Amino acid sequence: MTDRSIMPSSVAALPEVPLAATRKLDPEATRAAIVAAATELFVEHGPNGASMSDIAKKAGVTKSLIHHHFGSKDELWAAVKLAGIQPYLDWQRELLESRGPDETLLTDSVIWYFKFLQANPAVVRLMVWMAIEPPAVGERDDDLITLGVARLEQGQREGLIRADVDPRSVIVGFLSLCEHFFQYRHVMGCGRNGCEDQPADAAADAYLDAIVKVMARGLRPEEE
Amino acid sequence: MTDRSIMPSSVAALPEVPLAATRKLDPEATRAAIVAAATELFVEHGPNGASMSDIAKKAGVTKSLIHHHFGSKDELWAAVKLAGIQPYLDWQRELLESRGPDETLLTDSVIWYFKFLQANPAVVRLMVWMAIEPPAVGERDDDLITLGVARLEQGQREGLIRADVDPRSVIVGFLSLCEHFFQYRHVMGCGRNGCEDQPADAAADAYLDAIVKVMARGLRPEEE
DNA sequence: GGCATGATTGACCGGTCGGTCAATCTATTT
DNA sequence: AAATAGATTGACCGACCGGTCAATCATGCC
Repeated sequence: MTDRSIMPSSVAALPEVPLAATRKLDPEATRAAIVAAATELFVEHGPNGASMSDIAKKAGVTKSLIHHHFGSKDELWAAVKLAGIQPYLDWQRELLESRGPDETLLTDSVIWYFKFLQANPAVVRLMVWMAIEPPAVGERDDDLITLGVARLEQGQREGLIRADVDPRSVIVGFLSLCEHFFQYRHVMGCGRNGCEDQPADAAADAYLDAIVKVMARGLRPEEE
Repeated sequence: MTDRSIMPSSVAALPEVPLAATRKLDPEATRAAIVAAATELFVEHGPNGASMSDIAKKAGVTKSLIHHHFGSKDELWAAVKLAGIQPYLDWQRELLESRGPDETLLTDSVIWYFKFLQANPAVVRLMVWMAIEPPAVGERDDDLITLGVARLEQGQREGLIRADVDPRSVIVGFLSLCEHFFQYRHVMGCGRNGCEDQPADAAADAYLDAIVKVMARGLRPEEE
């Protein structure tokens, strides 16, 4: 830190390492490092609990530099939200592009979404912070919702899905079942059997199995 | 403020209103007022976002008085959690006491819990803060969970509920469906139909109807 | 009427918050 | 080589944070 100002410039110029390629100031990398550090601390403590000083320290830069690149804490928080949700958008796009509308789409979506949240706990916490922190102005205009509703209605028209339930409610319920599990998995006890006997993922497997089974049979049209 | 120290005691003694009954210092009422103000601000901004000064101002007392009664901010937050969850515990106790184990218990529980959360939005936000704010240490050893699991197992033994699903997962899913809806109702868009056409409760009604229908049929034993 | 006890107040404290600013360093352009 | 623009730094600021303290007030007890 103080080395550069104290040491004469000759010393600072000494290292003649090949400063090509990666050896530069590279503001892009700096921005990325800041966003990475901010993401970690925002996800952990929320936008109110994380401090600019801690973020700067974790990113290895000065607080002023963060303001130089992002302006204010709110704008940094906005950038973190944008970058943090990216994995979710990527996953959603991949799902919607790779799958045609067939009858196993709903079940597969549940399984995929569940496993995606399981693999991305940071996304889960980010969604919670985004939902509760401000008055939560912005809506979540989710392609997954609108498109899921459309395909569910199509299934109802074809007689594959029972017609006496609101499609949008089914989609919201499906998302709730997946998201809520990981948001509250540490606070929901493990029941009478204690917590130690099952290897932490067994409960998740059993849960996924149960909701898939119940949803599949619960959405089947009445057979008579 | 300074009136009391400047004015002679005779002036202060002037009001001879009947100071019996409610005309006293009443530290109990003060504590209650502090808890009420703190609950409101904690629910709104979370334990990190709410400040002691704001709480004191809203309660109409001094910051020092809060420390006199509760010690620290953490202890006040603990008191708020305790008092804020009370409606939930009351509701739970009422449900468990008033109902015997019959076949409509599960469906009725869903409906009751859903409507309880709908009527107590503060409880919903409190649960979110409690789950995310600290490292979220404490578990939620919920009588509702353990007892629900027990009765679900009983239903499975009697052949009323399909036996190939984990009872605990069903209970957790039922709670998730209710809680998540109100935690994210403002962030989940209203879909292609826009938000204005339905009177804000219609979506909740449709949702409750859908999850009850799907759960009821999805938990029925296989008929052949 | 004194007297102890607790409720209540306002002034104050060290620390941290988000944010600003002038200066220095780096890198590109001319 | 000079100049220009941007990246980066450390020192600094006022505001607010949670918390403390001595003093005053109200109240019940002897």
